[in-house]
Amino acid sequence: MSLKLHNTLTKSLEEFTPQNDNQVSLYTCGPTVYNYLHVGNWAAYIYWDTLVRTLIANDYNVERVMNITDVGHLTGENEGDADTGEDKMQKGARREGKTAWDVAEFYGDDFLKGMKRLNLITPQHITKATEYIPQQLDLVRALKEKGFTYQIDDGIYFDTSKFPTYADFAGLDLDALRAGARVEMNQQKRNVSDFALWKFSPADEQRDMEWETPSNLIDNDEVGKMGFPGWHLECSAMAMSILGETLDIHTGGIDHIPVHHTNEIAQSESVTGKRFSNFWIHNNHLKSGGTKISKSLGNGYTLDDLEERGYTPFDYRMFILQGHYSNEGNFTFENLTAAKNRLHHWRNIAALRHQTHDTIESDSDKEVSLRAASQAIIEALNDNLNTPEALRVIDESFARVENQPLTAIHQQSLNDLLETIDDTLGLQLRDSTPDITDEQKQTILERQQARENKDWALSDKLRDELADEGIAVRDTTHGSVWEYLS
RNA sequence: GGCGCCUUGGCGGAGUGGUUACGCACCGGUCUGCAAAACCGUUUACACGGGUUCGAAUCCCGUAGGUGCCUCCA
Repeated sequence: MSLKLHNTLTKSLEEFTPQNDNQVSLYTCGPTVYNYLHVGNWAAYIYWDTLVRTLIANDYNVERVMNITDVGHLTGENEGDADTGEDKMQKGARREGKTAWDVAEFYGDDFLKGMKRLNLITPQHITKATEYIPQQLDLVRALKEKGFTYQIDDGIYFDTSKFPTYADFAGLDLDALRAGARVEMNQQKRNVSDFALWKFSPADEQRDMEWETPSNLIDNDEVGKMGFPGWHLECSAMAMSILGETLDIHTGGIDHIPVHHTNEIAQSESVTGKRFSNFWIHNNHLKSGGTKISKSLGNGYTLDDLEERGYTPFDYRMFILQGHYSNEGNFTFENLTAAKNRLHHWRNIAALRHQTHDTIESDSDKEVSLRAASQAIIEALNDNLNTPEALRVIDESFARVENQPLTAIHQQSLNDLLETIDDTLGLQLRDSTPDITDEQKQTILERQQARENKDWALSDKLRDELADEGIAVRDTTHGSVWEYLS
């Protein structure tokens, strides 16, 4: 069995092999915590959670770092705002009348809570950019000593012309970029693609977040000059200081290919002389209502928005799993409802593990099908995280269960299959489907008795009682089966 | 202006040359004391125009539509 992943570095499907045996180092670009995350943001974390779970299913030990960007990510002109070039954190602070530190803490906590709500595995290292300032300054210093930097009025920049393969990762055409520039770039920059490693605080503005620039980084030895890190620098510094100079896998959004990740590669490899990451995996963007998610359209729903409309985070997780990470998805409530219904159906299959009926003969065909499904799920995921195929496998095997009471041996196979599903897809099918109470079981027996006596009034009354407790009962040729009401 | 991606049935969504994946929805049927569920079945497909091939949703060219990133900063 082998895991294949699409590597942006080579633009091809490659067999994944880590540097060391069964140890995998993984870096995920985390959120900038200046607002709530919306469905599009969350999609990426669900995709990467699936990656982690797939690696684990392949017996790899995963050491994962995910950053939380709490400083230095500047707004661009596509944000729909007039004021561009401002630190997103400062902007959030102004909006809410708080300090940038408060904003970072509030939304950072909300992000971590959201990860739990979606049942995303917590990375071993969740790093805040503001807690890795010394490491970032070390990186700037190393780059400066090797001659890759230059200083201008507003900061210390990386000279991309000194990294000959700069354009390769994203297939950039730098001449075209230059020619296509409609707005004049900062005249002091040497190349259009040069980017700030360390920005100096503006003279006319008091920033909430700033640090003293070490004098040995400044050309004119200006003591006490305050500044803050560039966004790209943060990721390289945090990734390398924890995971080493070469990562096995680096993940992120497709939007990061031409700039953020290109810059990470340039600055990291300029310092180490080694490849920064062997695998780069990028997720496509989710649309909402057929268009890009944007604040002005109000289509960037949060987890709270979904819950207010009666959808759980797991309904959403199922929705995301129905698509492939490399394709554009389209979020609509109609599609979310389809996922919700599918999940509800699955939960009622899961509930069958609590119910046995000894009069049914063991069906070895069914048995084999359930056992093979676990393997087939992992094979689907190993094929570049093909979650739609994994879901198909599950539907196929669930259909074999025929939604009837199981014999004990099927019960065990079903439980094994559910374990695989929960481990790889994180749907918590077992945790969300507890057994009914002894009283409820007794009620079902009484109802069966009433039916045998053709006491329909009593039978219906007991059925209503159970319905009030969220339990439905249906009658099959093999007896009564209970399930959860939606 | 530069670079890229996409176009499969009502809605999603797999599928890289040769048995209408699958899910959700809809309709019909079976079963049932009733109901629900389940099961069975039907109906809607591969944007358009060419080409390659015995054979294309799948490969090539073109057209149309959609969409993303960049274009100060990042």
